Amino acid sequence: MRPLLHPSMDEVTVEGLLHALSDPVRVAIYAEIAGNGCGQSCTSLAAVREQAIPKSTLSQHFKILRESGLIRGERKGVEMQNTARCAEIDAKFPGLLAAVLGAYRSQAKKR
Amino acid sequence: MRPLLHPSMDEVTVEGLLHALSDPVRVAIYAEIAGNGCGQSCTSLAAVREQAIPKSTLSQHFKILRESGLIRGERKGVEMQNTARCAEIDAKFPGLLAAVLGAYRSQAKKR
DNA sequence: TTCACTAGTTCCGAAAAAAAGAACTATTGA
DNA sequence: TCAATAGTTCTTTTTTTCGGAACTAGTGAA
Repeated sequence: MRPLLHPSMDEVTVEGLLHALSDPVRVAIYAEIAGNGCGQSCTSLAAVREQAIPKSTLSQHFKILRESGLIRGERKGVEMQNTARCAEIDAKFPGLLAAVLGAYRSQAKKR
Repeated sequence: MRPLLHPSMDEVTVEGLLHALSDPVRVAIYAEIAGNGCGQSCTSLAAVREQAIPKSTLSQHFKILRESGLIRGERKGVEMQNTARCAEIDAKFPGLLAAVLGAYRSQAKKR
């Protein structure tokens, strides 16, 4: 099992971030990880597993989130701890994540 | 030739917008159409044609931008006039487009 | 009119990306 | 050492995207 890949901030692109967040499952995951006000909470795959998405697919989604730079994943015993890299990204693209999360949450509320 | 499709604002989703903007060619096109401060300038396919992208591909890109709700396309004689639907989208998702365009432009500057 | 020209769309096959089942790996705790 | 759990990787299938070729629509001559 090869170690997880995390880009440095200068490898992070707007396109990559938007692509990672352009999938309904992935924004939902990211919104949960980022928590309120971009604080750093953590989640495992199980946390999203209500929706009956195969775990291989979920694993790929997490990979895309990691490799876009949005989250950092660390093995914590048998499970995974994911934290949002909000501060770093906000330093590079101020306001971007807040705007996306705000829009996503306002939309999610209306359903 | 079937008429161009434009979603109403309640068909517009965050995911759709992000997907449309997650492609390098499409953000570039959109940034140009949106112009400074989201004013409404116009563009034809030709305006982006420097990059040797086949016109069938460009046509698809414009279609995705239209159908996500980002732009409105109207035939103006022999060519196309595209305008950004900034105001409408900003009413629905305040600050989203400004943040994305801001991030994109700051990134584009550094190359 | 008819013809040529320009701008863009549509069709269709090829290439690339995403989804998901099955097998595998790593860690923990009997 | 063995079973259980969480997640990854492999491989096949399905979906999207790309791009060439043919088509359409509008314009401006002859």
